[in-house]
Amino acid sequence: MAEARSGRSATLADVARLAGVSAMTVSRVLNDRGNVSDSTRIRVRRAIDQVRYRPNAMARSLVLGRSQTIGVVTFDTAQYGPGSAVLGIERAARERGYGVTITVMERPDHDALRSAVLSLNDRMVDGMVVIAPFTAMAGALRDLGRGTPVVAAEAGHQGEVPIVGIDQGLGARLATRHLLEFGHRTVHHIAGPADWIESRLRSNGWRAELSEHGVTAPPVLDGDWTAKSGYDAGLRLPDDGSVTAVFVANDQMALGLLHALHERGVRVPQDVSVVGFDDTPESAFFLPSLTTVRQDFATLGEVAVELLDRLVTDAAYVAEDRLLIDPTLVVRKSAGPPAT
Amino acid sequence: MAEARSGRSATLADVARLAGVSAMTVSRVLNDRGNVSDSTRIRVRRAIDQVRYRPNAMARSLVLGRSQTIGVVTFDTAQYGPGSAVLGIERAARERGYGVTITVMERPDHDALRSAVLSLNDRMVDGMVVIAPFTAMAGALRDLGRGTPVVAAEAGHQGEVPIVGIDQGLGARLATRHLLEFGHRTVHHIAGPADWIESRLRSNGWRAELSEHGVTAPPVLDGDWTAKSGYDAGLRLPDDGSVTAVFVANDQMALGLLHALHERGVRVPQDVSVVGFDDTPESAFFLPSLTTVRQDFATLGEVAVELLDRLVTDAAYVAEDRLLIDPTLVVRKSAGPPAT
DNA sequence: CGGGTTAATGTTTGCGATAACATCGTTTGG
DNA sequence: CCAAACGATGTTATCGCAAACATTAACCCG
Repeated sequence: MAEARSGRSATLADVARLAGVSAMTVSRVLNDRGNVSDSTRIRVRRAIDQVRYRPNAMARSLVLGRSQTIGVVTFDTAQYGPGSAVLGIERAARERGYGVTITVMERPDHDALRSAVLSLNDRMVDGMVVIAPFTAMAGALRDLGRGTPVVAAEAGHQGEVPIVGIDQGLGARLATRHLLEFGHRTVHHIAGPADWIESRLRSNGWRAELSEHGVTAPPVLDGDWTAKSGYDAGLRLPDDGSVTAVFVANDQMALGLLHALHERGVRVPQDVSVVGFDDTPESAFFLPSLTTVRQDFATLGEVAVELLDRLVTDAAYVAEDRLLIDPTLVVRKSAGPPAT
Repeated sequence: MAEARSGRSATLADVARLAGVSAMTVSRVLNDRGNVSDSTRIRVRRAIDQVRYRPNAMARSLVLGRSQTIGVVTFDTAQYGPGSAVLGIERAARERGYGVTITVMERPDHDALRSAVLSLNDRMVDGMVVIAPFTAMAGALRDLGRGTPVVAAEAGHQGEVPIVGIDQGLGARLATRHLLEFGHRTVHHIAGPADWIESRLRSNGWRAELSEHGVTAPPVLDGDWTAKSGYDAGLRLPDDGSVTAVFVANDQMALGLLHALHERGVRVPQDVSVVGFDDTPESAFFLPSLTTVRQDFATLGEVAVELLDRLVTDAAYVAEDRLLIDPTLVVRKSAGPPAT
């Protein structure tokens, strides 16, 4: 109807023509650069509304060299953490006026990260948040970060790019300490996959806490984050009463463990105490409800984007190497004192 | 080093200069348009590698009017379904050479959808997948879809835009039938929030199946997808033995229900049978493991993107109104025959 | 009252790429 | 053997916007 050129949407020039001014003046009105008289400003505004003008983000990006878009690199997983983090990032980004383009790595290796980063760069993202918590990717970011600011979320390798994360070691210690304070002689541990940084950090925290209490860490049981692997570990647990407390590296594996223990007739928490990690929305309703470590992924996303925004805006800004958010222990019913 | 202009990355012109040809020729090499001699093609290729040239997606979009990007509109939730669907969409999109920009609606209303769609349009997305399963948004898409192809995923309103979804009604019927076949006289139902299309479809399927078996549907218990609401519903369930089978509209609420029943000393499946919906990765490890309806979100994403791609590529293509994927029943241990 | 400042607006140019057209030398066929 | 056709390349214009510079008119003050 009011559009100047049928079909395609209105451009600056269309608005300018309609308002009887130059395109530049319209641009000034749009971007609130001063030096536009009230009368023309109003006229231009009216023309903008009339043709339902919307600025073309691509054209703007091209000329400004900034796209008001940040890229998120993550990986393919049904895990609770990364998914929640992406939501947190998107929200924080949107609040700051950024769009979000995501790229999912098929495999967690150098090449996948490389191509993800390159493709985001082609799209002129202003910065990137990389969720890539794999030991295998050490060094991968250092080479790629050139030019575009990058923040690693959740975990990353010291010294490559700024890291925003939740203090995994602290979380593991909280969980372990909680169990020890109940009077358990030792705490067993079902770990995540060895090639995840977070697995290592959690295991290390667990080990450190034990050692501070003067107990040597028992052998670790290996898991892969899935409930199935927690279940399997549960079946492998010795049933000679030597295991009275288990710190499980995530809630899904904890669920599997609970299932296995139930099948074996082991009562939780009377016979064995269990503490998980993540505090997924479901864990309060496990049987029994799960004592676990809460990670606030929404805040994580917020902090990551805030930092990234600063890096984008202020080229001179030097970020801290590492920004850690404290997790908290959520006490429910799966952990208690050992049977005497 | 080899870059022509320090700092910024190389452009077509840089490559052209280095190879001693015009920019146009480089463009032809890049896009495999014929009419380039082998010798210059090789020379150009070498120059491209030498300066590590990467085409600027923005500039290309601007001139072509296509961005090789699709937009995904979803909403803020820790739900299993939408998250998995986004992953499926991203993967399918990437395989077809599209980038993915996501926008999360803060609230599920007209305005939020409108602004999400507009902002994606500003970024010149070639098409959009909208995951917006709310009854409140009826009609919202019809107005917005102008110009850019839109596909609704998971659920949507008949007649607005093509819908790709999983057959919720069928899923509900499978679950209900499974329970009836065990010999339960009736099947109770914990529903999702009333303003979700999927809630309604699942409830309708349940009701239809019951009615086909000549039983009148008992009153519905209301939930909101969360485990907590399933738990609450479980507490409200009459304990006079009149309830022997419950079809719960998703797995999280089913978990809450299991928890409540356990607390009340009601055995599953001996006293009460439970069937869920979704088949989240955890549900196999609930206590007891959950019989549920599996939705394949990866396939959903794939189908949605495939359709969208066709719509983008072929303007004349007229899509089917509705493309439904069949869910399947996953039989585990939470449902069985009623006590006699 | 006139030169200089300032405010309001216009013009030109370029971001990086491709379409459309132009050019030139080389085949090819009658 | 020459005109038409073709293959390989270059030139120009354009996508939509904003920075940089240019222009005009109004205003200020000594």
